[in-house]
Amino acid sequence: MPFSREASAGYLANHMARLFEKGLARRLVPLGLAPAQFMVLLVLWREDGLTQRDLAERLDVEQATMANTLARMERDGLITRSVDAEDRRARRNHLTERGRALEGPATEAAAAQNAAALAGLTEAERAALIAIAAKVIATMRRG
Amino acid sequence: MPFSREASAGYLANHMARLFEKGLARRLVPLGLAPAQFMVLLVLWREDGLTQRDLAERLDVEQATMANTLARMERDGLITRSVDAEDRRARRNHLTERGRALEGPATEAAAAQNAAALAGLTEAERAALIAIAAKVIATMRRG
DNA sequence: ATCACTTGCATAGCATGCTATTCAACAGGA
DNA sequence: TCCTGTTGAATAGCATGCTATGCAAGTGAT
Repeated sequence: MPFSREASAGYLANHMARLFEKGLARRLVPLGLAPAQFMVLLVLWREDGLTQRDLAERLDVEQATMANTLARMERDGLITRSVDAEDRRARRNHLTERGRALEGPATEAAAAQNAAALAGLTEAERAALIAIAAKVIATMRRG
Repeated sequence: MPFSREASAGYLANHMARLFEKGLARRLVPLGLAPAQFMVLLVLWREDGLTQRDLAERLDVEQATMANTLARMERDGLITRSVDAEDRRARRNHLTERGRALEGPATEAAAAQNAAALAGLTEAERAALIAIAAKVIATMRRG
């Protein structure tokens, strides 16, 4: 049996993710924001002042990846970083005014992208997609 | 209503795709192969001698992305590239012996990764995931 | 106190992906 | 033929992501 891209969950996940990211990137450009930066903001809007390690854990990316993303966010004026008083190895990441102000428009952009992507699905299909994807993610994180 | 990563199809797609790619990369390392190279091989095993433009279209990536991937594949001895006799702008991409020989083991690696990822799902859930993902992809490609 | 281990970050090097630009080769019409 | 517009590739520059290292700052046991 030939291996078929079209029926491979891994290939479809990759393709779907690329299209999502491209669409989100386009919607975030006017805000001066990139997709990975938006993910970090999603966390900081709820819990400001987290460390790099905290952020990497919550978004399940490697520490080195987060280090680079945070450096770009600092460069772009979205966050400031200050050495922790208790543990001088750690740096606390805080939202700037600009970073805080983007919550409304950036969230709308992301919601619009999700809506556009899921436009052809029924409510049941949307729920199924989310539930099944969450299961697959859980399986792979354990394995 | 707060925007929730956990219930965002875009976020889940990204997370799922990263985990798939990481797992596949690990399984392909012993073969000296990277995930994007495997995708190109999947196409060439069926249709050898395609141009860069052909490959980019079939995998839905930009021409520049494909140019870089093909350069790495040539460097790694997976393909050779020759100028097309009819159209001297175009270059035909041909599998090497090594590229051809990897079909079996690489396909097995990818199948194993898919199986591991979907291990927690029922047959119906697997079918649903693939069908719904394909629909979402179709929607985004049009939009 | 000292030494070994752990932990938080930074950096190097690489693969993928994108947009934008450039160049050479082709194709079609004036 | 010549000029224009299109098309196939290459390249530059950047964002994300990964692994592997290295360093400084904690921690704990002796």
